[in-house]
Amino acid sequence: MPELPEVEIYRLYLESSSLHQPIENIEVDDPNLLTVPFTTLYETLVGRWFTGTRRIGKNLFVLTDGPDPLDQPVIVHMHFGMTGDLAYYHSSLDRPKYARIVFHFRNGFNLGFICPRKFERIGLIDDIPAYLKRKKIGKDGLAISLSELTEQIRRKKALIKPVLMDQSTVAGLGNWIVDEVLFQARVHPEKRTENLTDNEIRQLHDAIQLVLTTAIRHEAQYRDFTINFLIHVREWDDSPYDDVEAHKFCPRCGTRIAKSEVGGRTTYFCPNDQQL
DNA sequence: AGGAATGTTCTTAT
DNA sequence: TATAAGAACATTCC
Repeated sequence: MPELPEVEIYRLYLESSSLHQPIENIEVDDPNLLTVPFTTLYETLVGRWFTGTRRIGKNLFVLTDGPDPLDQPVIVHMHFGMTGDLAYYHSSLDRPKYARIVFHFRNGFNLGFICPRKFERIGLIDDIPAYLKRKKIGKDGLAISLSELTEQIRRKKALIKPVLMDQSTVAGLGNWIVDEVLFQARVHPEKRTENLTDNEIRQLHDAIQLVLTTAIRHEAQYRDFTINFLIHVREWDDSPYDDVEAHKFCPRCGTRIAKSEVGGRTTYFCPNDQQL
């Protein structure tokens, strides 16, 4: 899933492949994937080129420049939903499946925005801070301080799992990362925020940093995480341990990992290490 | 009333 | 075919 670590990898990929090449054409299979009209996207971007990137949480912003000076900045916003990806390729023979939006560059290469499930979006904005405010997107998971996280959690009265999934609390955590963070911090996913101690919030903050930096270090290749991560009990695509009984138990205490639903999302946790 | 919490829906490959 | 997901939107709560 494209949560913060994956989007960071995509950002670096775009930076190293797609900058400073004028856009000659843009192909869009389904206009519903755009948050602006196709003609606006096309007329605004053709002739311009990408100059750099920014990432806040799961959001990727691509800065652009162009031949004619414009009054306002033109920034491409990308959100990868649950299955989004990027692919830079040359020959149309190499065009990946589900590359439903394609930027064709003057040098003959293409950047494909891959969206198998159509939960992904591309749009145009001119001001990143204004966009973040409008969408209520909080501090990035890698940048948030302990006091900022504490302040955010203290102002909410709900179960900790949905609170951490909420992008206004901290930006970039999705379903599996929140489970992993709660597991590493030994906090039950259904613990109410009112009942969290300052120390537990500190553990959550530490765990967020640990999980995010680990995932980025391994370029979001889950199989490379050490065995003390909960990720290995999940049934993600291509998991080498999928359905292997030996990996359905807590790597710390050996208790069978529980599977439930919290906040409408599938949740895994250790009933022994994470108690209410 | 109204902001916050909680629930539903969209979408489609596997 | 039942399932999974992020976020927008809808509804309920206090």
